[in-house]
Amino acid sequence: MTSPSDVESDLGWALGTVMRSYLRVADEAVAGVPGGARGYQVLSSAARGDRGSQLAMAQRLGVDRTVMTYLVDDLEKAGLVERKPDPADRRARRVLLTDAGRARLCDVERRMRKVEEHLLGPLEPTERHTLRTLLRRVALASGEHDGAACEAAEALDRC
Amino acid sequence: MTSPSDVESDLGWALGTVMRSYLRVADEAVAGVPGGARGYQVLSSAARGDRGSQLAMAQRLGVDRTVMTYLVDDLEKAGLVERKPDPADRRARRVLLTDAGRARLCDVERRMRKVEEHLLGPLEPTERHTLRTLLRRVALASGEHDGAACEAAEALDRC
DNA sequence: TATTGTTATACTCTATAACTATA
DNA sequence: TATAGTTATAGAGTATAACAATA
Repeated sequence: MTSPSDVESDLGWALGTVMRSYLRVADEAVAGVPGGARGYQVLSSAARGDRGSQLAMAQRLGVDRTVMTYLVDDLEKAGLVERKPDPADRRARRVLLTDAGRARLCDVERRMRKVEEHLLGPLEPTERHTLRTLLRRVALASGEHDGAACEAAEALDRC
Repeated sequence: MTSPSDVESDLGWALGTVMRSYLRVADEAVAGVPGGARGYQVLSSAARGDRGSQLAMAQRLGVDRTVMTYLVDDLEKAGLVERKPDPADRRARRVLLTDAGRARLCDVERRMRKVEEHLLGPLEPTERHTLRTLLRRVALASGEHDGAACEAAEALDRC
């Protein structure tokens, strides 16, 4: 009589539910890393020092640059990263892992893999890989263009 | 030398990025519905009146019951839903769609489908279906047991 | 003039606890 | 005594704007 679609077939509901579960278990796995799951992502990003500036990291992680300042502040206080001025652009600062940071990241990554596999537990191994791959492709595509919202708005106008 | 895994192969990064993209485009699609994407989910949930109480809806949507009060308040002020006392348990209140709410939901659902397909644009039709199905299965499983965090903690202790 | 990073301020969102009415 | 819903308060998180240094 009403709508044929259930909330539970809604992409937004599934995304939100899985995201909350992920954050719940991830916060356990990163226990102690300042900034929680996001602090971990900063560490992981900093592990590839070539990626560089705080701004670039902030954009890829989807946080404001002011938030990135706080995150790096706390990670630096914990002795996990250090800021080094970029010789090529002295406005920018490169965020580099310390030895302690590298060791910590290695440990957390191991725990994260366990936790992620547990989250994907209801799926078969090949299905887990498929989900990771498909999600990654959607994420990479939506990151490419800032105008995702604009394009969606256009799509709406056309309907 | 450091970690072999890139941030972009990280499940958390992909989930967060897709989630943000979804919220960005969904907020456009639900334009006007109080509570944004979450208000839409409440409407969608209320469309199946049999699901019932505010508390049940709050738990399935992953929000606090106090937040649900505000959400339903705003939807009721907008004339999209109405609260009816549950005859079987007079403590509980059923959230029912008004005629205006039903019409609005129908419209928003149509826009949502467009927006979701646009979000999943980089995937082939069969892949989109696969992603939806896999995400839904993970979501349903993680919703079944509250003790997801506990089990993950156990998994960590074992490593 | 535009951009990176920082800081301070204000705002929004969320969690906590206290209260009521029912069970 | 326990639960559904509401309300008020406090806290965390976030966005905004202004600033300094550099391009």
